[in-house]
Amino acid sequence: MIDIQLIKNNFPTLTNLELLKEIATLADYFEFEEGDLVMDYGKPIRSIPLIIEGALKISRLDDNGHEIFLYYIEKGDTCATSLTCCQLGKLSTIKAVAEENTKLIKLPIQKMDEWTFKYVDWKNFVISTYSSRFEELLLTLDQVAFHQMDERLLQYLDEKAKITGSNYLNIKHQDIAQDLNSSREVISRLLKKMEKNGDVVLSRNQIRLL
DNA sequence: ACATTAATTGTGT
DNA sequence: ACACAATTAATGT
Repeated sequence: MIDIQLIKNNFPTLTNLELLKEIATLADYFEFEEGDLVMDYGKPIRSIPLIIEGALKISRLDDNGHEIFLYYIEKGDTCATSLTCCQLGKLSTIKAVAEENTKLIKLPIQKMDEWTFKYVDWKNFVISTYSSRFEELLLTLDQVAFHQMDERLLQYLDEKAKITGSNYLNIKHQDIAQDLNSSREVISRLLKKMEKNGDVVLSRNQIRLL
Protein backbone atom coordinates (compact mmCIF):
# COMPACT_ATOMS: atom_id res chain seq x y z
CA MET A 1 0.00 0.00 0.00
CA ILE A 2 1.45 3.30 -1.10
CA ASP A 3 0.93 6.59 0.68
CA ILE A 4 -1.79 8.54 -1.14
CA GLN A 5 -0.10 11.78 -0.21
CA LEU A 6 3.01 10.70 -2.11
CA ILE A 7 0.96 10.34 -5.27
CA LYS A 8 -0.92 13.59 -4.70
CA ASN A 9 2.29 15.50 -4.19
CA ASN A 10 3.90 14.30 -7.36
CA PHE A 11 0.86 14.09 -9.64
CA PRO A 12 -1.27 17.10 -8.73
CA THR A 13 -3.62 16.63 -11.68
CA LEU A 14 -4.81 13.32 -10.28
CA THR A 15 -7.31 14.50 -7.70
CA ASN A 16 -10.16 11.99 -7.73
CA LEU A 17 -10.01 10.22 -4.38
CA GLU A 18 -11.29 6.91 -5.72
CA LEU A 19 -8.60 6.92 -8.37
CA LEU A 20 -5.90 7.79 -5.85
CA LYS A 21 -7.06 4.97 -3.61
CA GLU A 22 -6.96 2.50 -6.46
CA ILE A 23 -3.48 3.61 -7.43
CA ALA A 24 -2.32 3.40 -3.85
CA THR A 25 -3.53 -0.16 -3.43
CA LEU A 26 -2.54 -1.54 -6.82
CA ALA A 27 0.80 0.11 -7.43
CA ASP A 28 4.19 -1.32 -6.54
CA TYR A 29 7.00 0.88 -5.33
CA PHE A 30 10.51 0.62 -6.80
CA GLU A 31 13.83 2.31 -6.39
CA PHE A 32 16.64 2.34 -8.93
CA GLU A 33 20.21 3.49 -8.71
CA GLU A 34 21.94 5.64 -11.26
CA GLY A 35 22.77 3.61 -14.34
CA ASP A 36 20.25 0.83 -13.63
CA LEU A 37 18.42 -0.62 -16.60
CA VAL A 38 14.73 -0.01 -16.00
CA MET A 39 13.31 -1.17 -19.33
CA ASP A 40 14.89 -2.77 -22.38
CA TYR A 41 14.12 -3.32 -26.04
CA GLY A 42 11.82 -6.22 -26.76
CA LYS A 43 10.65 -6.77 -23.23
CA PRO A 44 6.94 -7.12 -22.60
CA ILE A 45 5.42 -4.17 -20.83
CA ARG A 46 3.43 -5.32 -17.87
CA SER A 47 3.13 -2.05 -16.04
CA ILE A 48 3.16 1.72 -16.39
CA PRO A 49 5.76 3.66 -14.47
CA LEU A 50 4.97 6.88 -12.63
CA ILE A 51 8.10 8.75 -11.63
CA ILE A 52 8.18 9.95 -8.05
CA GLU A 53 11.73 11.20 -7.94
CA GLY A 54 14.76 11.27 -10.20
CA ALA A 55 14.72 10.77 -13.97
CA LEU A 56 14.86 8.09 -16.64
CA LYS A 57 16.72 8.47 -19.89
CA ILE A 58 14.77 7.03 -22.79
CA SER A 59 16.37 5.86 -26.03
CA ARG A 60 15.37 3.76 -28.99
CA LEU A 61 17.02 1.94 -31.86
CA ASP A 62 17.02 3.39 -35.35
CA ASP A 63 16.78 1.33 -38.53
CA ASN A 64 20.48 0.57 -38.46
CA GLY A 65 20.36 -0.65 -34.91
CA HIS A 66 22.01 2.48 -33.57
CA GLU A 67 20.83 3.77 -30.28
CA ILE A 68 19.44 7.26 -30.24
CA PHE A 69 18.57 9.35 -27.26
CA LEU A 70 14.93 10.43 -27.22
CA TYR A 71 14.09 12.27 -24.04
CA TYR A 72 14.08 12.24 -20.29
CA ILE A 73 11.08 11.56 -18.12
CA GLU A 74 11.10 13.07 -14.66
CA LYS A 75 9.14 13.42 -11.47
CA GLY A 76 5.44 13.71 -12.26
CA ASP A 77 5.82 12.09 -15.67
CA THR A 78 4.84 8.75 -17.02
CA CYS A 79 6.12 7.04 -20.13
CA ALA A 80 4.09 7.72 -23.26
CA THR A 81 5.69 4.83 -25.05
CA SER A 82 4.71 2.42 -22.30
CA LEU A 83 1.14 3.64 -22.56
CA THR A 84 0.93 2.92 -26.26
CA CYS A 85 2.87 -0.31 -26.07
CA CYS A 86 0.66 -1.77 -23.40
CA GLN A 87 -2.56 -0.63 -25.04
CA LEU A 88 -1.54 -2.32 -28.27
CA GLY A 89 -0.03 -5.28 -26.50
CA LYS A 90 3.37 -4.62 -28.05
CA LEU A 91 6.85 -5.26 -26.78
CA SER A 92 8.97 -2.37 -25.67
CA THR A 93 10.52 -0.32 -28.45
CA ILE A 94 12.56 1.73 -26.02
CA LYS A 95 15.21 1.41 -23.39
CA ALA A 96 15.09 3.25 -20.09
CA VAL A 97 18.12 3.83 -17.90
CA ALA A 98 18.07 5.61 -14.56
CA GLU A 99 19.82 8.94 -15.05
CA GLU A 100 20.16 9.31 -11.31
CA ASN A 101 18.77 7.53 -8.29
CA THR A 102 15.10 7.20 -9.12
CA LYS A 103 11.95 6.28 -7.26
CA LEU A 104 8.87 5.22 -9.15
CA ILE A 105 5.69 3.25 -8.83
CA LYS A 106 4.39 0.72 -11.33
CA LEU A 107 0.73 0.47 -12.22
CA PRO A 108 -0.63 -2.80 -13.55
CA ILE A 109 -1.79 -2.38 -17.12
CA GLN A 110 -5.02 -4.31 -16.62
CA LYS A 111 -6.71 -1.30 -15.07
CA MET A 112 -5.69 1.24 -17.69
CA ASP A 113 -8.72 0.87 -19.97
CA GLU A 114 -11.13 0.85 -17.11
CA TRP A 115 -9.62 3.97 -15.56
CA THR A 116 -9.69 5.82 -18.85
CA PHE A 117 -13.47 5.48 -18.87
CA LYS A 118 -14.01 5.79 -15.18
CA TYR A 119 -11.81 8.73 -14.26
CA VAL A 120 -11.57 11.99 -16.19
CA ASP A 121 -8.41 12.79 -14.25
CA TRP A 122 -6.71 9.71 -15.56
CA LYS A 123 -7.85 10.24 -19.12
CA ASN A 124 -6.54 13.80 -19.07
CA PHE A 125 -3.30 12.69 -17.50
CA VAL A 126 -2.75 10.20 -20.31
CA ILE A 127 -3.70 12.67 -23.01
CA SER A 128 -1.49 15.40 -21.64
CA THR A 129 1.37 12.94 -21.42
CA TYR A 130 0.97 12.17 -25.12
CA SER A 131 0.64 15.80 -25.93
CA SER A 132 3.71 17.06 -24.14
CA ARG A 133 5.82 14.19 -25.42
CA PHE A 134 4.70 14.92 -28.94
CA GLU A 135 5.63 18.57 -28.54
CA GLU A 136 9.02 17.61 -27.26
CA LEU A 137 9.65 15.23 -30.10
CA LEU A 138 8.77 17.95 -32.58
CA LEU A 139 11.38 20.15 -30.93
CA THR A 140 13.93 17.38 -31.23
CA LEU A 141 13.03 16.85 -34.85
CA ASP A 142 13.50 20.53 -35.48
CA GLN A 143 16.91 20.39 -33.84
CA VAL A 144 18.03 17.44 -35.90
CA ALA A 145 16.71 18.78 -39.16
CA PHE A 146 17.63 22.44 -38.98
CA HIS A 147 20.31 23.02 -36.42
CA GLN A 148 24.02 22.44 -36.36
CA MET A 149 25.67 20.00 -34.04
CA ASP A 150 27.07 22.80 -31.85
CA GLU A 151 23.56 23.98 -31.00
CA ARG A 152 22.40 20.47 -30.37
CA LEU A 153 25.32 19.87 -28.07
CA LEU A 154 24.58 23.02 -26.14
CA GLN A 155 20.96 22.07 -25.71
CA TYR A 156 21.96 18.54 -24.71
CA LEU A 157 24.25 19.85 -21.98
CA ASP A 158 21.67 22.32 -20.74
CA GLU A 159 19.01 19.66 -20.56
CA LYS A 160 21.25 17.27 -18.73
CA ALA A 161 22.16 19.99 -16.25
CA LYS A 162 18.49 20.74 -15.74
CA ILE A 163 17.61 17.10 -15.17
CA THR A 164 20.41 16.38 -12.75
CA GLY A 165 20.17 19.77 -11.10
CA SER A 166 23.89 20.37 -11.32
CA ASN A 167 26.29 22.27 -13.55
CA TYR A 168 28.82 19.51 -13.15
CA LEU A 169 27.99 16.85 -15.70
CA ASN A 170 29.69 13.52 -15.27
CA ILE A 171 29.88 12.17 -18.75
CA LYS A 172 32.46 11.33 -21.38
CA HIS A 173 32.62 12.67 -24.89
CA GLN A 174 32.00 9.25 -26.36
CA ASP A 175 28.67 8.94 -24.58
CA ILE A 176 27.51 12.34 -25.78
CA ALA A 177 28.48 11.41 -29.32
CA GLN A 178 26.35 8.29 -29.11
CA ASP A 179 23.35 10.20 -27.79
CA LEU A 180 23.58 12.80 -30.53
CA ASN A 181 24.48 10.40 -33.33
CA SER A 182 27.80 12.06 -33.84
CA SER A 183 31.40 11.00 -33.45
CA ARG A 184 33.57 11.38 -30.39
CA GLU A 185 36.07 13.59 -32.22
CA VAL A 186 33.43 16.05 -33.35
CA ILE A 187 32.09 16.36 -29.81
CA SER A 188 35.57 16.77 -28.36
CA ARG A 189 36.36 19.53 -30.82
CA LEU A 190 33.12 21.37 -30.22
CA LEU A 191 33.60 21.15 -26.48
CA LYS A 192 37.11 22.50 -26.87
CA LYS A 193 35.73 25.48 -28.76
CA MET A 194 33.14 26.04 -26.06
CA GLU A 195 35.87 25.93 -23.47
CA LYS A 196 37.85 28.58 -25.34
CA ASN A 197 34.70 30.68 -25.43
CA GLY A 198 34.47 30.34 -21.68
CA ASP A 199 31.17 28.43 -21.79
CA VAL A 200 32.44 25.28 -20.10
CA VAL A 201 35.35 23.86 -18.16
CA LEU A 202 36.53 20.46 -19.30
CA SER A 203 38.10 17.72 -17.30
CA ARG A 204 38.19 13.97 -17.53
CA ASN A 205 34.70 12.49 -17.19
CA GLN A 206 33.31 15.86 -16.25
CA ILE A 207 32.02 18.97 -17.94
CA ARG A 208 31.24 22.04 -15.92
CA LEU A 209 28.74 24.48 -17.36
CA LEU A 210 29.30 28.17 -16.77
C1' DA B 1 56.42 7.35 -3.72
C1' DC B 2 57.18 5.57 -8.16
C1' DA B 3 56.30 2.79 -12.26
C1' DT B 4 52.98 0.59 -15.15
C1' DT B 5 48.61 0.26 -17.43
C1' DA B 6 44.20 1.55 -18.93
C1' DA B 7 40.91 4.99 -20.18
C1' DT B 8 39.87 9.30 -21.97
C1' DT B 9 40.75 13.30 -24.62
C1' DG B 10 43.34 16.03 -28.34
C1' DT B 11 44.86 16.74 -33.06
C1' DG B 12 46.52 16.18 -37.92
C1' DT B 13 45.36 14.17 -42.05
C1' DA C 1 36.76 8.43 -40.10
C1' DC C 2 41.22 6.89 -38.85
C1' DA C 3 45.61 6.92 -36.64
C1' DC C 4 48.31 8.20 -33.22
C1' DA C 5 49.86 11.56 -29.38
C1' DA C 6 49.06 13.46 -25.01
C1' DT C 7 47.04 13.56 -20.68
C1' DT C 8 44.82 11.88 -16.71
C1' DA C 9 43.09 8.42 -13.52
C1' DA C 10 43.61 3.77 -11.56
C1' DT C 11 46.36 0.09 -9.96
C1' DG C 12 50.29 -2.50 -8.51
C1' DT C 13 54.81 -2.75 -6.28
